[in-house]
Amino acid sequence: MPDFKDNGRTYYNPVEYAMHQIGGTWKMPILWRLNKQTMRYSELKKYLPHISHKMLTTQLRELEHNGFVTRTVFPVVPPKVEYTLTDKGRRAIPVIATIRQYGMDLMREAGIDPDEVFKRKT
Amino acid sequence: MPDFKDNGRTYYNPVEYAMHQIGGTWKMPILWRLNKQTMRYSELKKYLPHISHKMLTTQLRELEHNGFVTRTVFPVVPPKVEYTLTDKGRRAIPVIATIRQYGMDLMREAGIDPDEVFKRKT
DNA sequence: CGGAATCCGGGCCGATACTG
DNA sequence: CAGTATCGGCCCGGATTCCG
Repeated sequence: MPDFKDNGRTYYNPVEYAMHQIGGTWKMPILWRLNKQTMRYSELKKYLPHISHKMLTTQLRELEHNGFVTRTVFPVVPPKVEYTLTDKGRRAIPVIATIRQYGMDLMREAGIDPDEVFKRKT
Repeated sequence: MPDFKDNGRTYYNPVEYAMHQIGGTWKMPILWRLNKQTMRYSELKKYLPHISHKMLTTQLRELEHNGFVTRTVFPVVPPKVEYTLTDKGRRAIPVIATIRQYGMDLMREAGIDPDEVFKRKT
């Protein structure tokens, strides 16, 4: 496939284009979690304990910029901000589900039982 | 999901685990191309013009190490090395096809026609 | 032809501190 | 509570060189 441009950046195939929008370590876990329910910043942070404050903010900005989530600010003190999946964000969910399922298949091949890991509390 | 380890590395969810093996800029394009046919190093390089010599080598090493491709060396001069998808590699193809399809959907949403891009020669 | 080693620049990303 | 700014380490990845 020849290359094409979007937003000033050059891409060489559709996989690269998709991965640039929902790839990286954090975007899919964030979208996956927001699909379960709308959440405010601190809730999201609680469910993703290993992401840093800066990274969560940055990733949410990019997801918002690319139209995957909406950001709702409530004018109260202390601040309250909620993040919700858009239609575009919801369309990414089946793809993430596929990758997730594949990841669990790979775990089994490697001798790791996903069900067992899910059951653990720590 | 709690965390789990594989090969000394810690992962926090199946998506991260899958992406560590077939993610990055180049692994999926390489697997996708090898699924069409077994190819030697220089052929692969020709089809992925933008990857550097070093990157193609390292990515192939990692794919081999993780069991996605086999490396066959022919004892001739000049050297000839062929890369072939393993069964595990072939199992990744449907996942890549899904992401690829999704990438093309995103392109259309962004006003880019994939068919048009495919048709172009330069 | 295919690969390894080296050098090195840029950007990703974490830690910390400060703001409203 | 949520976000911004700054600093700095580390590693990804390109360019180059050398090898069988």
